[in-house]
Amino acid sequence: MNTTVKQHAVALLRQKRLRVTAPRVAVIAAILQSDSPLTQQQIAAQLGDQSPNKTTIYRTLLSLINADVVHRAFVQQRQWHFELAHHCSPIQCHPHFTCIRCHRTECLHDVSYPLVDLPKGMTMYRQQIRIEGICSACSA
Amino acid sequence: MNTTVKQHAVALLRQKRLRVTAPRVAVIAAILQSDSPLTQQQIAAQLGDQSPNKTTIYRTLLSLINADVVHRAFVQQRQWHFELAHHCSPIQCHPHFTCIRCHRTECLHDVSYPLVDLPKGMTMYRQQIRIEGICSACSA
DNA sequence: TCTCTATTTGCAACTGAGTTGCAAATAAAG
DNA sequence: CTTTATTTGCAACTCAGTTGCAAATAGAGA
Repeated sequence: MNTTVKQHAVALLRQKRLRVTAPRVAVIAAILQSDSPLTQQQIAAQLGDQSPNKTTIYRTLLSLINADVVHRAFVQQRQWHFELAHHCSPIQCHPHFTCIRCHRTECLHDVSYPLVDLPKGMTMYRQQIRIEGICSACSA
Repeated sequence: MNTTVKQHAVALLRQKRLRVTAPRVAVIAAILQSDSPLTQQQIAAQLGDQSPNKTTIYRTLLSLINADVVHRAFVQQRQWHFELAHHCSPIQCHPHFTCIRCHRTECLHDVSYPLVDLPKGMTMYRQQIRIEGICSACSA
């Protein structure tokens, strides 16, 4: 595992005043190194035999979500996919594009779009956009 | 159960050339009468002792989704919530607003929203918007 | 209207991601 | 180094969703 990535993970934990433990560093590092949201299983798979117990991954993700380090991005095949929150504004994350052919999901970091104009009385905490379609690789 | 609603359900099935069966009519009627997306459990609950078996509801929803009569709107507490597709344009459904206090979800039928401008090569099939916040009742 | 067949239904059993309780391990404050 | 609140691993559980199969049935054709 990349040392710089680990240091980044440790810094994130310190910043949020969470205890720095090996499982937490590993989970954050796994997510940091992925360019698309990961399931708990995928995190475990990426960490291989170094992986913490699945319950630990589960609870680590809960802590990280609670501290706003990680977001639940979307559900696919009954599994939540997690990603770092560091690219998201307080109320809006980037859209996620899922290809219905190859089932891969991409984060659209570079597209812009407005916030929905909510009816009077409602307060927005977060807006998420999910897109399904055919990715460029699959439409070739 | 309202006769008009049943007739509407039968018409929907005929239009899609699906067999008209009691369970299908009941499931569609339940969804038609609700103003927000329902889970399989909620559909069963609304139909009471008239309710078909849960497997039948499950498979009925699959058929209806396949025929584009129904959409999976969103997941909450590990349960899919289903709604009729008849208010949706081919590629965009209305946004869904979920209150993080009372956990109720409202359909925002009346807000307009542009489609995200996808990177070259990607084709959009559907865009969904999900909003979390505080509803007007809870912010009072 | 009756017959026939592909489709649909109900039941029972299974699946697996997520979730919980608890005792052992440990981060970090003092 | 000591102490304690927090975190971890294990094992067991939950339950929405899913599957296989035999019985029931919608609706096409005679």
